[in-house]
Amino acid sequence: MARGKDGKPAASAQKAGKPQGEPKKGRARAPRLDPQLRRQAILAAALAEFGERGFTSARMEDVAARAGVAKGTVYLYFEDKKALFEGLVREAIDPVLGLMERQLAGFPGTTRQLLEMFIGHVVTQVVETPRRDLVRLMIGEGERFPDLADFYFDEVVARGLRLLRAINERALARGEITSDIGLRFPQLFIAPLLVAVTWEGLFGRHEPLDVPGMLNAHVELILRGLGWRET
Amino acid sequence: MARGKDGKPAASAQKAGKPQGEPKKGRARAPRLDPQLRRQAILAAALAEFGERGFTSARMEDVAARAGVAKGTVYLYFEDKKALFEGLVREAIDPVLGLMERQLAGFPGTTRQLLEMFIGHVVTQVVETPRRDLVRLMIGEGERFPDLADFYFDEVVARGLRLLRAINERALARGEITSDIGLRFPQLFIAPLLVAVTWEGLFGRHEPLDVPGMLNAHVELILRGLGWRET
DNA sequence: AGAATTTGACTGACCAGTCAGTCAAATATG
DNA sequence: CATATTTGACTGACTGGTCAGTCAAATTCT
Repeated sequence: MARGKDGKPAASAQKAGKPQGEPKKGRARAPRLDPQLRRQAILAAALAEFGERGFTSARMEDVAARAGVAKGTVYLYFEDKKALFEGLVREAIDPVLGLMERQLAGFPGTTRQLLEMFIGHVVTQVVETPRRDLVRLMIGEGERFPDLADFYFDEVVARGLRLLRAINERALARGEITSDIGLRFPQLFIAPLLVAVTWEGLFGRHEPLDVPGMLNAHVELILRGLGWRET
Repeated sequence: MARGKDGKPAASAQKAGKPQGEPKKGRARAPRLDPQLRRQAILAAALAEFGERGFTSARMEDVAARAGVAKGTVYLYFEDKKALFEGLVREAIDPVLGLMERQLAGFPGTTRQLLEMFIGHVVTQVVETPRRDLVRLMIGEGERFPDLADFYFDEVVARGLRLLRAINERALARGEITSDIGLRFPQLFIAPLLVAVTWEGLFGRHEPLDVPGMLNAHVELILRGLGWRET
């Protein structure tokens, strides 16, 4: 049966079948665990494995081993490899954006403070965690999984753009900036994040990058570029 | 033997090996071709295939078919899959950067004109061509091929950073800008290019992106942010 | 003819996903 | 409380399929 999507492990629905070999030599059996916790363990393992090897090259058996279970167990929690990736994105990204959306509503401070706070979030919640790899994964392999890209667009990109446009409108309304570039091309705001999640793994050995420094410089640059003036 | 790296197809140096089945009907259909041209054809096919499926998922047999040869032939020109990818990067990127480096030396116009010219190059020579996929490929799979990442850093990234820093110094010397942010974080200049090479394939269907428009807005934004004033 | 080049069947390794069987915990019964 | 029974999470050998890389035979060129 194998539910996948999100339920707990489906009830076993095996038919009787024929007998088979003798008792296996087997290794330690994983103790039964709260389904929620097991699910979390598998997701964490998957994030690590996918991050290290990429979606295509990651082996389900390694994900299982890392989660401390056998391969078959993973399939009790997720339909297939793709569903596992999807679960990953859903679980890992939502909290970050959700938090920022809630913080924007009714934020009292200046746009500069707002942006600096968000940068801080993104650095500690994404760039400096394994979640960083999710972005890299989407860039590298998303195109071959259109429904995954669609899902990512809805859950992450569209929400992110909405958030950025809202910030821009707020800043314009408060008279803090004068340009509408950020409204037309909110992508320019997050572009350096792609550099941030990418650089260390690829080129850090040759030329380390001060990510928070770069992102602060970026805020400075765009605010001035947009015609910033203190209110 | 299989030379790979760059030579022409190596002289056949197969060892004797053991006997095998009965006489096969095999044929050698592809017209003998100038090794240079054949090499080009294989590289072009590889770029297309790698771009569409990613390095890991691309099949050597498809590369061969696309180049109009049999699988074995590819191995006469490239040691293995990785060498093929490396050849790709070396061949495709160098001309673009080389051109820009030569144009910078002794450029008479303003920095704004210089940047706009470079943006134009990058759009027509990279973003709007299959070369775009090389960037995506490096982001997505480069981490698993450290020697490739090293090669890419030397050939592309370091050169690009050098170029950008030179542009910044020139602008500062000419009194066109006042900030040194571009010197400290030249990555901020190319960040939107990552968005540009990424967006269409992943999200174009949901929200098309006016790439030249965005890049022009970017130039505008950073020039103003850096304290631009006409000289 | 003889050398250079191309071919594609073949090998060996790898891996996603399956499913018959196992066993520890939960529940029912004495 | 102790013992029998049931449940379903967990296991891992196995299947079916894929694909990088090889090489003897076929073809083309000089």
